[in-house]
Amino acid sequence: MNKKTSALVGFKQHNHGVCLENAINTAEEYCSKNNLNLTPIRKKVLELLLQEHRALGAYAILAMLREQGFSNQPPLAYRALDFLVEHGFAHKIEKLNAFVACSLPGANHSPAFLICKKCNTVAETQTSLHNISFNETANSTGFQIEQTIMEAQGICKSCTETNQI
Amino acid sequence: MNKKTSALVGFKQHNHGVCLENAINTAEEYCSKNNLNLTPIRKKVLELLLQEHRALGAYAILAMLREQGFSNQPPLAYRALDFLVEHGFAHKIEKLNAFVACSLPGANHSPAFLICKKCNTVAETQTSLHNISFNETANSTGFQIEQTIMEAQGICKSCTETNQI
DNA sequence: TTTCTCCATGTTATATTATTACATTGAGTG
DNA sequence: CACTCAATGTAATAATATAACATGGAGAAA
Repeated sequence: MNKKTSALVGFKQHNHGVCLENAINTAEEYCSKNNLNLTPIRKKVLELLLQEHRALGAYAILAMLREQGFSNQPPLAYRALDFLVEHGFAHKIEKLNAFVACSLPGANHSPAFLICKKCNTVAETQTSLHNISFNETANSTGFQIEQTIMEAQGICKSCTETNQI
Repeated sequence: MNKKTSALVGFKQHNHGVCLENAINTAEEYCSKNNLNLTPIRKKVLELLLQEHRALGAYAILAMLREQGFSNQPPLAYRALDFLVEHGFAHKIEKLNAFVACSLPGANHSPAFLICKKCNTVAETQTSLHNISFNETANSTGFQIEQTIMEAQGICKSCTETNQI
């Protein structure tokens, strides 16, 4: 894991096993501190998202859950995802109607996402600057922002390069 | 229509009839110049979006088309919307799975939207600043942005005020 | 004119995403 | 013990979107 250029995650090499373990541990600690119930289903869904490291649709998750012996009804997946999104462990990518694990859990953040059209990888970035000016524009007109969605679609470096070969 | 503070449209008072007529005229001119076919269905859908001045789902539009004597099959609405979005006459609001007329047609722009949770009005703004920094972040990692989605949900001025009364 | 081509539309069917509603379970509490 | 409440189980259905193929009609090519 490269800590120095930490704004961007997802198109970088990293030790995936460690990454997953860290994230799960962080989530468990956060939940026990905040009196949240990281039940087996919720934990499993978070693990699945962390393992895939790309956006997964609710029904893709549901299928994986079924393979793990869980029931096959949509609410199973949606409820777990709702929990994860509500508490910041995952995000919904609106453009894809799909979900990704949060790369920067715990922080009270307004993430932005880079979605590669080719490999479908989703990278999460922070939005400090953009949001400030967006918020200013909004606030100057009396609009009170509660949630901001920022998603960019395009081609990631790796896909651009492999395409040129 | 207030031209001075032109960055934001949608939570302002304006002469709606004129606004609609202008937008339709602009679209017609643009289409004839660019050899595009603004067919009756496409024009009607654009008119519906302009009239409502808020985000409409494809099936809401479909219902309105039916009332106007058109057929009732989903592709009817989706095709017209695809055309309008592709050529910049309308935008899809991903968060709502719904569509709005473009407030600034013709411009080759990256819009941002303010979505009021209460009255469901959608205001379109320009994104100059935000996008620059977002693009820089992306480009510095080799990601090539093709399309950017920016949507903020919250409460508009008018709804905040009426709520306080 | 006739045929060809292409775009737009008509139509049927189905895929994908998401929610509602109600039943059941099980841990912790009074 | 029985009450409560959150979580899960389950069935049904709503809402959004697309695939696939047929039809029609305008303009170009023959």
